[in-house]
Amino acid sequence: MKPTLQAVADAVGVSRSTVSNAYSRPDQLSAALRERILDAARQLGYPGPNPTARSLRRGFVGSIGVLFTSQLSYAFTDPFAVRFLTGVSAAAERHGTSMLLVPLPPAQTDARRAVENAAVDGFCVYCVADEEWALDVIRARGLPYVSTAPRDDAGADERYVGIDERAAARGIAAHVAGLGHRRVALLADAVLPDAPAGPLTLDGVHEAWHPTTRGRLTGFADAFGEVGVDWADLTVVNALGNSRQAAAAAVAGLFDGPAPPTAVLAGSDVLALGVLDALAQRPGGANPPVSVTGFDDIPEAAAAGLTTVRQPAEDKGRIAAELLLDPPADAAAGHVLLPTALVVRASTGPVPRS
Amino acid sequence: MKPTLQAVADAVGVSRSTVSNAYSRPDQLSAALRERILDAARQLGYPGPNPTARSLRRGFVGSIGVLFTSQLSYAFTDPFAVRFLTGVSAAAERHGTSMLLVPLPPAQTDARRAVENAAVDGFCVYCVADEEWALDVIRARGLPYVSTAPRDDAGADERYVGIDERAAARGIAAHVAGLGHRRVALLADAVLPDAPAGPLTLDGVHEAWHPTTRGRLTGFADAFGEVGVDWADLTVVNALGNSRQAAAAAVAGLFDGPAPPTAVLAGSDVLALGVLDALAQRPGGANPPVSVTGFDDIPEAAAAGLTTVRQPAEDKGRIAAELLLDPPADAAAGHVLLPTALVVRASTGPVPRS
DNA sequence: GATCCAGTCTGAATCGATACAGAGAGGTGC
DNA sequence: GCACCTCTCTGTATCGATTCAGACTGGATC
Repeated sequence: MKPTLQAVADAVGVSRSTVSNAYSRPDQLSAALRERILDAARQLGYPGPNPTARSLRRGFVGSIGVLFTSQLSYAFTDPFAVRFLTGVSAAAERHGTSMLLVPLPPAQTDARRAVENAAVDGFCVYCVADEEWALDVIRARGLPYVSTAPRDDAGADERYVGIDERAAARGIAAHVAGLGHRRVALLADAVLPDAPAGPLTLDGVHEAWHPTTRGRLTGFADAFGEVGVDWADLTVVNALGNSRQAAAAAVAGLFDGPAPPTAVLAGSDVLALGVLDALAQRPGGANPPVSVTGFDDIPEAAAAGLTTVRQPAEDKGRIAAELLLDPPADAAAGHVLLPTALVVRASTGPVPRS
Repeated sequence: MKPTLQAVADAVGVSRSTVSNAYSRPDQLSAALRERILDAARQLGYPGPNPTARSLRRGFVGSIGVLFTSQLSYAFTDPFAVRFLTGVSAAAERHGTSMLLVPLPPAQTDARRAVENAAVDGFCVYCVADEEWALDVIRARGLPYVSTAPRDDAGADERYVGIDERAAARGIAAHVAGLGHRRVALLADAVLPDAPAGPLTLDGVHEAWHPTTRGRLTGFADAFGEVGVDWADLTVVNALGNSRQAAAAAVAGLFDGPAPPTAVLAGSDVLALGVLDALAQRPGGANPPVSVTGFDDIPEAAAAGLTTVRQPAEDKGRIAAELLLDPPADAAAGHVLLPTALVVRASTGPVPRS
């Protein structure tokens, strides 16, 4: 049996409260006695108050949860997610708070259980697709949270940090449209819950599953609408996962028809890189050239010369955690929109004349 | 006040135990009653058993701690650490266990406190320099742990996963020696606790601070010893941190002397990339060419054409977590050495004849 | 009809601490 | 000399669950 606080109290001949105070409120006892107590504890091999018992009594834990709705192990392979985590950890560090990364089992019942069982004081929810259930559980637990995905029905008092997805998407699409592109494909991950990889028919943007995807597709459509390209003229392509492989698989065959797209606007850099991979693999290479854009501006984007939208990934994480750890008094300040920037590189160019 | 288990019991008119069983041991009550209880819970907005209270009573938490002795937010910027985490998370996922990332405050007293207060069932200790104190705390708490840094005084029953640092280092150094290099610099991070950046005088390898550094330097020295280059003839260079910038700063001026090194063996890829940065910055570029080697084989190494030692980063994390989560019955199986491979790329070449 | 058993449910003890009101000792001010 | 404080320390209630031995019920067994 490990020694408990009581054991130390007995050894020194004081009350439990006093030993507790020796650890948690040094000003409540004389320095001499405190020393005696800590010495005795050392002797007995008492490792300090049991964190769980302490949390129970105190009513808080000292750690925040980070929720990824995709697989946790996948998150670490996504450069954007890693930069987000970097930001969260910087804020956590400053506050002396730990981060609990909670893997969500595939079955929803189990996933709910996982969120219910997480010993944390609040959550940073990285990405909520239709995973409204997670927020429900968090709210039921009465825990604060900060979300990073736009939600249509977000309450005014709900803390959020993100970007203006639609405006940013519109900006990069306008760049592409300005280069003369009119036959365009829009590539996104998990556009519809169970759709196969490849071109897809969407009656409208509203059908898209993820709010983020919805925002970006809407922005793309805005820009092309302005130059006379209707929604129906745009090709929406679905990828099964946010990875280079998934993107490459999704656009396989896309350029083989009689009037292939001259540009592909991807919903993330990772997807865009996958498109570049696919183009490079084609017999004859990417000829005629296809313009490709990404989203996020991950480190690899620069090396690949990818035109993209830059968003401050680390800031997003840092601010999310800060919003959680010391909430602004003013509710309006809990809703943060970060700036974005269009980064033009070599992956976009004028429409080749054929 | 949030409803408690008791409140649900009262609402349904059953005992607390029964409600508890409804959640944790469904086989202990009739399905009908269980439904009634869960319904009532839903009505009352009871979010399920309080995780902290449950942990206290049950005696375990359901999460493992991951300890980085450097800054947590730094860990996310280190590709090797990220891959390690990927592996840990894959194992955690499979076990339905959460990961607690504990930032360690700079002051040692505070850092001890942080380890004492972490609510976890065990620790993966990523990197232990002289931070023996962390292991002391963990042992005092009676928690299991797996370490990934070689320790001179490791007990036989101590779980460990790593590589044969010395042999791997010797291998890559032999490659460099085989190319004819005799004037060689060895670059490592934090060779001595408070040493400045730049060349350093070490009486022997044993003085090096980190066990990992010690292992690698020893291997380097082994290989050069075999071709007649003594320890005293090797230049040890200290970097203030494991980053490209720190490496570049450390080797500034190294190539300005009359007999500059023709090769630099770095203790990590990140450092090696920094050396390449520094060489590229020199007026006239890297001329005559300097051979540079790294260690780890992070993704960026391939792009940079860096000769390095590949070690299975994700496996390291995965196995560490598995060793922790289901310990092998056989104590010897708790000590895992992973394979390494020499990866020769363009960054090493024969000594230029001047 | 007594015995035994499986299936349900209950009650008390327990996990390991913290909070808070208050007791007692010793010192100050007037 | 008395009221009043401050400084230390104690005792009890409490945080919110789980555990385990046992009570009760209704049916099957012999």
